[in-house]
Amino acid sequence: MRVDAARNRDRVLSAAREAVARGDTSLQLNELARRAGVGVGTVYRNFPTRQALLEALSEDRLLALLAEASAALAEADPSSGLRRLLRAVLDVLLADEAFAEVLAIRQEARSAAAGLKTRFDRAAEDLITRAREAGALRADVDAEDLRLMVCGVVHAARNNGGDTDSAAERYLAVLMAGLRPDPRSAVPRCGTRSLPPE
Amino acid sequence: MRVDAARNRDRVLSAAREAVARGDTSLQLNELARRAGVGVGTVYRNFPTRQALLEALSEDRLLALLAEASAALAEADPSSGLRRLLRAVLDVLLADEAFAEVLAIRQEARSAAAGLKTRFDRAAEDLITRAREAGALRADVDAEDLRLMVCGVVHAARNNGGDTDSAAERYLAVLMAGLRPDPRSAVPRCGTRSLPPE
Amino acid sequence: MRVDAARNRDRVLSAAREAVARGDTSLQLNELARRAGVGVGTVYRNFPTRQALLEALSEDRLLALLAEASAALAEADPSSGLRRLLRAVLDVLLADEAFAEVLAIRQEARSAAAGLKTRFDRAAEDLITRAREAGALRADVDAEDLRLMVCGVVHAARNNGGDTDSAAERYLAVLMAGLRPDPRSAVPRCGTRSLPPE
Amino acid sequence: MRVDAARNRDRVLSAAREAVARGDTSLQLNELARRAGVGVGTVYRNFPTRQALLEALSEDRLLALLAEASAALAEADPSSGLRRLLRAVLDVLLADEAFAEVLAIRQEARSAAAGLKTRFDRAAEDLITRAREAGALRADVDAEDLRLMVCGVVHAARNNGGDTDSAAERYLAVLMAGLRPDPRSAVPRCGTRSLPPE
DNA sequence: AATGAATGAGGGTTCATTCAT
DNA sequence: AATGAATGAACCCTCATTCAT
Repeated sequence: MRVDAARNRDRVLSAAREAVARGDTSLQLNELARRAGVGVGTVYRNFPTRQALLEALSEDRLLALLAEASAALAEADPSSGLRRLLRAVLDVLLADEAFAEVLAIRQEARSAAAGLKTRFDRAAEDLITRAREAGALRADVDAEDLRLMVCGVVHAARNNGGDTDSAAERYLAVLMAGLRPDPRSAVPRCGTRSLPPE
Repeated sequence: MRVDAARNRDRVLSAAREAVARGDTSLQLNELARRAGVGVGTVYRNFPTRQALLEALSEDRLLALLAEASAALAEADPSSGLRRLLRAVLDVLLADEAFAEVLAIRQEARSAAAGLKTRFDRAAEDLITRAREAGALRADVDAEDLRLMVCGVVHAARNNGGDTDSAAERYLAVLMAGLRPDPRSAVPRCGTRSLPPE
Repeated sequence: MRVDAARNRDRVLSAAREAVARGDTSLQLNELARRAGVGVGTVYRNFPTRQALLEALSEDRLLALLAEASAALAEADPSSGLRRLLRAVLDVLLADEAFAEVLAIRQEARSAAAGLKTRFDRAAEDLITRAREAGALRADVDAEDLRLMVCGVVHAARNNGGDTDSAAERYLAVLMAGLRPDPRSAVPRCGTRSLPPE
Repeated sequence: MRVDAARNRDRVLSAAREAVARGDTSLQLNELARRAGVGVGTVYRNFPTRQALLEALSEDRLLALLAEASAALAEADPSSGLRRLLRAVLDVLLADEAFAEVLAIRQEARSAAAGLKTRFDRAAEDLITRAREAGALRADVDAEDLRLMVCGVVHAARNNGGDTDSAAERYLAVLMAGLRPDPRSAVPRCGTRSLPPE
């Protein structure tokens, strides 16, 4: 019966993913149960709240982002590693509207997703430190800030009248540019960073 | 009875403002009527939909922002004018959570608020053009982009675990920095501000 | 000011007639006021209830039917006179959906329309008596019965899936045929009535 | 839980029948829920619309009428079979005011009641054909016409100031008489019933 | 008189959540 | 465990009628 239970859980998750892909972010547990061909009670047993469901949906995404963070850390250029990660976050958010709720909002519960998010922030913090030390990142932002600002970018892009993706592209470019340390306030060092590499 | 009607309308608006100030952005017309000490019908007469109410609430804000835009245009320095306007938008958004819905979301109806928003965008466009010509603004953003990005900043700041205002401060700084034309792609000119100091 | 009042009353009546002609039988006093370009209060002053309005609308119709009754009485053939009247009632009912409410429903108020309806029934009674004496009408129907049966015919015809008018035509034919005295129960007299005149 | 559900459904139906018997045809789902001692949601689950409830209420009636139609078809005399069916329809309509809405009004949905109604019409059509071939029924009416005309009879009888039942009796007699083929247009045959006795 | 804003009962419908089976 | 019927609070909205101006 353990197998059955797992299959039911998966059905619900599939139905939820499908709904999100369709752009329906409401994730009403009743409706979901119907679509999943499962009783409401089953949905509730597995995901007591909409938030719990959201977080379950997010685990894959968060794991993928963690992998991205590792890959980014493996890159030689700190700046490009950071850029890579931001873009990865953006892409996931664009692909999954519901994920923003998890990525942006303060978790209360001690949940798997909350743990993953923390791990992600830690990984990002490593990238951040490295980029900052390389003079490629302003000093006043931390991992949470970056995460939220990307969410902000997506939020803005989604409200754009035209193409969401291209708007997101531009807004991310602005964000990245804005993350460079202010050249005016910088203490000049050898190999001024705001100039392109020879 | 014009006087009475106006008083009732104002009561509803007051109740709505109070709710928004309390952080209740739901603006349920029934509840509002109760709070305003007014029949439901009265609310519906004045504001047929939540959207209409939102827009009515926004008119003051939009007028204030229009004034700010004028003042910003009067400033000698294009860059500082633009900065001033962005900060003004941010402040209004921070003070009025509901206003973000009007500022961010595409209006459909031919409403007073929609008109004001268009006028605001036009005023911002003037600032933008001027700033761009002065080499203080990247080429790939327009008034809508700016508006939305500030909304994004507020969105991000609100989700920040710490102090919303200080987060907003930092995110706005990042945005502004990001709006400068990319120094790497810039054609160097005499006295260009965006070059690092010698 | 008497003139103004009358004009207002007429405006309301016109709006009501127009609504009925459009097939909108609800006659909501609010909506009517709006269409008539008149305050709700004015409508209420003239027509305290929907019923009152209905009756006012009916007066013309009832007068026309009274005239028809006179004309029918003037016809030489009692049977054809009766037929003529039934058809006239049917035509009015088909043209004016709201009129059925007045013609079918028991009036309580001492109203002009109630009076006219009574007068109409009296006129019809004359026709009925004459037709009955001529052996052209069964004995067990009176003026109210006839009135109601024509209403029934219209009611049935309106629910017909096809063409209302042609259904009404057929149903009226059935009604008329059914009104002839039962030949089987009749006491044979010279000049059997159920045979066509030579 | 099937048992429980069925019990609740029945409670609602009972409450509805009681209301109809009381003469309250409005069948407001809220009110019904209260009377049935059941949540509103339960009513909505079982009968999403007033129409659905009406149809559910009608199924018994329609089944009974179908049985009547069979019995009528079993009668030797086509004329008396038809008479029997019309009377049965009349009796049901007199006993159940709400049923008229189902019997008279064009169904849109593919519902059980619609199906039964169609079956009833078909059964009636058999009777009609037989009666027509026996020279006992005029040619220009079909099953729908009959059904609607009986509805018309009830409609008329209900508006009668006196006793509804006796009015219905008379109106049905008129209807039945009217359904005989017109003797004047008939081709005389040996032993034709519709000729007056010598 | 006329106006039309105000009223608020009334009715409709949804959906998160519980719980009997 | 799973089911899915039941619940009913919570919203939404309309419209007949009143009444201050």
